[in-house]
Amino acid sequence: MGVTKKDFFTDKQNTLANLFKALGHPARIAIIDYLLKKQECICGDIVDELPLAQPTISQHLKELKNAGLIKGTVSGTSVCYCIDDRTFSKIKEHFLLISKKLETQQQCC
Amino acid sequence: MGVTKKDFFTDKQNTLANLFKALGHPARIAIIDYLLKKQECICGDIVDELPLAQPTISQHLKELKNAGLIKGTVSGTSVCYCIDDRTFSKIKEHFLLISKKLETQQQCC
DNA sequence: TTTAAATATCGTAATATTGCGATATAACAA
DNA sequence: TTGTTATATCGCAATATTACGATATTTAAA
Repeated sequence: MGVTKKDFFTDKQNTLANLFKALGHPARIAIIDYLLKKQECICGDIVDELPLAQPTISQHLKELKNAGLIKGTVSGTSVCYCIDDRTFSKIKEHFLLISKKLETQQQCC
Repeated sequence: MGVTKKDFFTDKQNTLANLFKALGHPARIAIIDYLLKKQECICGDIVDELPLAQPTISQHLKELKNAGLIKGTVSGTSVCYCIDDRTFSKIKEHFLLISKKLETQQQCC
């Protein structure tokens, strides 16, 4: 069908899946990399950086923003984007917890 | 087009994107959750746990395995799956590095 | 050897994503 | 007001993902 049975899963599972889905494209990883290096950017900066058209970049930025991974504030005719550190902090905590759980397990295979 | 321009991006960016894409589905998050709780499982365990048909679960397990997030070893007529802790460790380090970078930045928006 | 089980693969339908040209929108400048 | 700049949205084509029934494969049991 191609339709995900979201209703069955917990809110936390759906939220995490949405975050990872947003990170699941190399262009969006590259945008995050750029923001980590430059601290902030406008859409045009990424258009100059990546081999993708302006509407495509705008769409990727929108997905990152919808997922809560970046924030954008209008500044004149352009929009200033930067990383939302709170979301990345939550993801970090998630993987720290997983690592802690894995420490108490031995690998089966 | 729907085709990703993978060639432009770095190997690291593509690898990370693939990992996150594999984690970008609630069923696969649920499978990881299950493995964290039970340590190991066979395909049938997940079929009993989630409201998805056996071929669908098998496909999700395959994607997690291809991404390197889980390992599977044949054991008689079934396959024993467990988390590949090395991959999760790398992801954890990735987010720890991001957090460290973000500490030295102030939020722009 | 036949049967049962567990899983994988194939084929396909429904849906989602990706990318971009064309165009809309919004703020500033001349 | 008119033009310019920066971004967003629309609409569409190409491709990818999701889900599952049917079936193949593989191993163990009877």
